[in-house]
Amino acid sequence: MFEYEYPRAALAVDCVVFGLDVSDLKVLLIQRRIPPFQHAWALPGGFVRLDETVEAAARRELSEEAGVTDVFLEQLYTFSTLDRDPRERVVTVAHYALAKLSDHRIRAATDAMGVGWFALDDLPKLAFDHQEIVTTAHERLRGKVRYAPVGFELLPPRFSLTQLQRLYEIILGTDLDKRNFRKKILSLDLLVETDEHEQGVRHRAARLYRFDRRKYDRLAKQGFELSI
Amino acid sequence: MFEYEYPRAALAVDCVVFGLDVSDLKVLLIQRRIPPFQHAWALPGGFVRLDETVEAAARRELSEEAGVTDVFLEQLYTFSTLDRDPRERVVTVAHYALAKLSDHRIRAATDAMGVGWFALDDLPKLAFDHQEIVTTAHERLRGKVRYAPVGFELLPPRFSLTQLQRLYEIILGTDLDKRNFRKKILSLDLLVETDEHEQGVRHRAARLYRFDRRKYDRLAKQGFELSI
DNA sequence: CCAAAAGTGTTCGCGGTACACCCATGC
DNA sequence: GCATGGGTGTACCGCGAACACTTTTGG
Repeated sequence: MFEYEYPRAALAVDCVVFGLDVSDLKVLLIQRRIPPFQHAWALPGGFVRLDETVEAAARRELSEEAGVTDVFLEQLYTFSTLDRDPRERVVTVAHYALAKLSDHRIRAATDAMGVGWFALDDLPKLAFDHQEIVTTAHERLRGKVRYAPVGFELLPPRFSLTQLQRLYEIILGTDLDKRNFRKKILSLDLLVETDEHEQGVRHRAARLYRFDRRKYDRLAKQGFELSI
Repeated sequence: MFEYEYPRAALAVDCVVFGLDVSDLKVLLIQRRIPPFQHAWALPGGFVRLDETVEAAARRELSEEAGVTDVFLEQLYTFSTLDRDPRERVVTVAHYALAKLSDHRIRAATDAMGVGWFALDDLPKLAFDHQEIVTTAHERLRGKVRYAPVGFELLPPRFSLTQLQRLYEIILGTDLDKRNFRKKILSLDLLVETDEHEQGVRHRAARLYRFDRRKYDRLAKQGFELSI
């Protein structure tokens, strides 16, 4: 047992993991095996240990509960309403993560019982205040994608311009003009043309590009600001 | 004493309160009366109680330690490195606040021993990781001021266009063209001309404006996005 | 009358937007 | 040869950027 002079809230983390599917955004959920909210779907998460930062706790829980590792992950917001956990006072530092659904390691790991990808706008009823956390994460993603190169975290390392455009359309919820999109994206000069093309499509195969992260980092250090 | 099955970190809040002075941004600091870092300057803050949210704790500490109430306040980031407090594991949910230095209540309250306003880029050595928190808050403020109407929280309710321009110049760290600035700001149609003018200046007195928050809220609800 | 800051318009160039057709490929 | 999506150019307009002088006021 551990004793303290004043009462303490328990400190937890939760993760909203986004994945990009053909035509919509998906969120990774875990089915709870124990009360409260037994059998309900919930965000992966758990309690923070004394020897780890909250980010480390978030990564550990993602790995333990869903087998998800090596993803882009950022702190989102700390939720602290008094009754968000029926057992006792729990404050949670929510994070959001972006996973490449094209990555077979991710696919395989999340192929387990009690782990699933759900369409963002058709989620089951979630445990705790997790629906609110998901909504907050979605707003953050929408805001962030326009001025930071986070979208690439959802795509395979090599992607077509149409895939990239669809990503923006899905996240922003608007249609974009193909010619204008390509002109703008290419004028940033941050995509590198590869000599690969799409495979296994039954129409003309699109050229694949990759994001030049080094170049972006260099420009960002010089005060360059992305805007899409 | 309070007992738990697993060890728990202490949960605290800290506040970076910004104020706008004639030619620079100021930060509100408190001189610590007890160890650790006794006599050092630090951000106002303290431990979260079990019956309050972190935002409520931040407002309570601001009020108790500095007499500051009724300010714009938002959550900033949760800092959780293992050794940020030499006593034991403390996780802090940092907030930032914007105070009107023109408000005499604020001036009077912060006129106490051990409370002071310091120029943001000439701070004393701060306790804990508070310098890092201040830096993070400044970055957030710089980002936020360009797409949200938070600057008005630093100005008196009625202000001249020159004051507003100086605010943006100070926060963004750039010079702005007077004619372009006025054209752009007025074209947003969110400022209301009052029939008051500056008082006690020994040159032509500038007209005062006020920010039309209702109109902004209405537009924002319809998807309007501010950008400066 | 002098110092200090308020207030005011125009030109130019770039970037955003609107818009439609031909081409390559697999079946 | 046909269905499917890949890939491409131009014209227009609005907004941001650059730029300097006159007016008002208090002392």
